[in-house]
Amino acid sequence: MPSLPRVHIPDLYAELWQLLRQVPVGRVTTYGALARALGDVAAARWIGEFLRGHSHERDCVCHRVVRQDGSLGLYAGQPCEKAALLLAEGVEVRDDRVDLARFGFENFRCAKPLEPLQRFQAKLADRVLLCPLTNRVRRVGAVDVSYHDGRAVAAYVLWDVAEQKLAWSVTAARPEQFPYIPGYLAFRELPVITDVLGAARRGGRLADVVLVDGNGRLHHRHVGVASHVGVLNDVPTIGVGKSLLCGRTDTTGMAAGETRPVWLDDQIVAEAFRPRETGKCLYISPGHRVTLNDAVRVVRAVQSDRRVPEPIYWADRLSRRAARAGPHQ
DNA sequence: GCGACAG
DNA sequence: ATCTTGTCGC
Repeated sequence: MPSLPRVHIPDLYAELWQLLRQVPVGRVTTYGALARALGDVAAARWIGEFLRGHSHERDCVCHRVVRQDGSLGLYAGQPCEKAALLLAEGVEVRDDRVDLARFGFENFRCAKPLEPLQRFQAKLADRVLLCPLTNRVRRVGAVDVSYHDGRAVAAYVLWDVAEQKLAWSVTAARPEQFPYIPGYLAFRELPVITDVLGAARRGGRLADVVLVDGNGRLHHRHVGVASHVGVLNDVPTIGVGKSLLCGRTDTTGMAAGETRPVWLDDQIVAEAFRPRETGKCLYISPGHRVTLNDAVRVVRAVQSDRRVPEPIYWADRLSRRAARAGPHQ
């Protein structure tokens, strides 16, 4: 058995600042061009939101980033400032637009740090096991992560299926060190989730199967955060998403408790599940060492009158409470 | 207007 | 996920 693939999680914030410094005076680039330079256009929305929310450092050149259609886009400050700064650098702004054919810059020198992460996920996909659960499911675990003041706080809970009650829980915190980018959630949440699972294992509290707030096989490369957690910790996991990341399904006219297949790349990778008569579906997919049928069976076994499965509800509640309580008590 | 992206 | 005022319901 070859060793598990390992990965270095890059500092995308530092990489982004390095890219911004490469945009010359009198030129502009786009959110998408920066994202492609990082290795995936899926990062474009994060870049836009991050630049809107950041505080300008000395010699900040974030005003040199505009939208693909030439409109100026978001700015941390008065929107008119962005146009004024560009005009001062010789970039013509007419009707709040820049001509990208004349002023666009895209010739970045960058190591594309998201590409090694994609290759890591491709290797991980080969390690995912879709097999029936071996143990009878007596204890179902769940993990969730909340964020507050630059900290990521994970909670793990152990749910007793027969008693229908919380049996144990633990939390852990780390600095938030990777942004949310669709398809890359695992790199944001995996380190702190591994912390709580390690604590559970050491305490003999590892569940028969662990629910993860996010997807498993329901992912562009068939390895969502639940698959990462499962393979890298060698534990059965199930992905439970609250909205659809990718794939196609028809959820019209679903009754409470009904499921419908989710198709991706000509395969059924998940089931849409309607917990209640009204409201949104959940999307259940195998993470690791479970079948799709088992995954649905387990979620049904821990479903209550809430929208999300009971263990996930408590993991969410605990992680949020711990995050807002701060690093102290 | 469409597509639209877990947390 | 978090940001936040108001609103609805137990």
